[in-house]
Amino acid sequence: MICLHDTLTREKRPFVPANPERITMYVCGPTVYGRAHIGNARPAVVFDTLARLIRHEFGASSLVYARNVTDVDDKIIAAAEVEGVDPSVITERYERFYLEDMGALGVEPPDIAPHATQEIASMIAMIERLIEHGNGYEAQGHVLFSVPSDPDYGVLSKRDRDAMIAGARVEVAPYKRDPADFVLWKPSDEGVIGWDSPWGRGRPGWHTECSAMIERHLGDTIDIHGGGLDLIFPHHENEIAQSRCAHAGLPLARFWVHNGFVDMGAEKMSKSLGNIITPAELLAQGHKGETLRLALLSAHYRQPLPWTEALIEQSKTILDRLYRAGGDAPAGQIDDEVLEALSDDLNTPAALSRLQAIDDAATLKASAGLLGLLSNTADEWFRGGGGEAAIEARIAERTAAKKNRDFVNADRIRDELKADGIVLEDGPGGTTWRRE
RNA sequence: GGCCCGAUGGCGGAGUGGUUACGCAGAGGACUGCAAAUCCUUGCACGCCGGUUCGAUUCCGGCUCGGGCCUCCA
Repeated sequence: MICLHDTLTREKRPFVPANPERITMYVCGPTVYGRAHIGNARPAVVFDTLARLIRHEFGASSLVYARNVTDVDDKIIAAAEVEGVDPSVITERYERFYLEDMGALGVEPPDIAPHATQEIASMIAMIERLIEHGNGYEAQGHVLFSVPSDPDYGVLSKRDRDAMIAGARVEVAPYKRDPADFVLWKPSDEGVIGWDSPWGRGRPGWHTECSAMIERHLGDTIDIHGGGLDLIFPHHENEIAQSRCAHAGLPLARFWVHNGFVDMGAEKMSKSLGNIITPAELLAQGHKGETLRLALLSAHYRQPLPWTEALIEQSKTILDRLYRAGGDAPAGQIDDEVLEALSDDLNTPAALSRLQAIDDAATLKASAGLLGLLSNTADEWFRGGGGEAAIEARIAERTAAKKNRDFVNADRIRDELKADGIVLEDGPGGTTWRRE
């Protein structure tokens, strides 16, 4: 029995899918205008882990997991202008990078990856329906969602319309009937990416795409909608409003799951604060993707995660130990306590703790696999990378020196290898080596 | 200003109305030619003030501090 915390009700409750043979999960994916940072990677890893758990619990083919790619957006347009290229050059490049980076973290591709630019027709259809129902209106080439037309607006973020207006820090656009109204469709100037629509040439607003893609690929009401904490308002609030109004009051999602931030110091990591660090950089420094994955899972997904060098080192140490204990074992049964921890609102810290106490190698291998860990053999983890023959030759040299009790030379060879990042370990069966 | 969330040992981080996980780092020991790895042992905490209770780190209220959202944001 999996239990999940639902942001809508702010409580943890049993996850009972509407249809256990077709469980639907949608997670807000990247806007592809720049390289993903570690904070962006957290939801990818968290929901990848949740997907693994659901598949284990309900069957490999039980889950339909969709993660969108936002490939039309003002930031993309701006980036394309800076480089003097078509927006598709930007979006294709950064989507490729995104998949590479997430792949390195052991994130499996979702079942469906809808692209906003490929879904314009369904967005237009949904906007038309909203206008018909009196939830949307056209004004100066824009189409806006009428927040006052939806009495339930604000349920997810727990704020009422007046509070939002009182706290508004942006000047209200003159074409809005109500200050809280948000854009469903906006006009595109000459030379800017756009599509023909009943309201002229334009492009969809930020929130429209998710609602339309969910409807088309997954249905009116999905089981799980995920994303980062910062998407609760306005993005998910607006999605809820659009979808509910377009679907005669049916709820958009049965569970809303939000992950906390990765912090740098006391603040969240974000591009606008300029305090980002990317998986690509860390990988280039020689850290392994699996180390970063374990680091991202070391705190509960709803808690903030302080990102430090020490966290990476600790994660590496833990993985080294896990690999020694079970890296080469065949996958056996999954440990009950690991499963129990993960089933309790994805308590990965507790699962990780339990992992380190498992005696049986095969059980360890399988249980770690549920978290997307221990995906290599111990040999791949500790060694590999070329130059093995030369290293073996040096070790043979040292073994000969040791046999003659020439410890000065034996230690010199060991120190020289150590300087190259090769650590030797003398055991009863001879000397083994690993890369630091 | 409004609305949310959090505060656990040197660090990371679960959890619980009463014996306070676990990991990393540290200390001691075993093993080793010396190391490394491994194993054993070990010190260290529940922001402050009230309340409820036989008993609170855990529940309630207040306070302080920190963070988030209200604008693009995972």
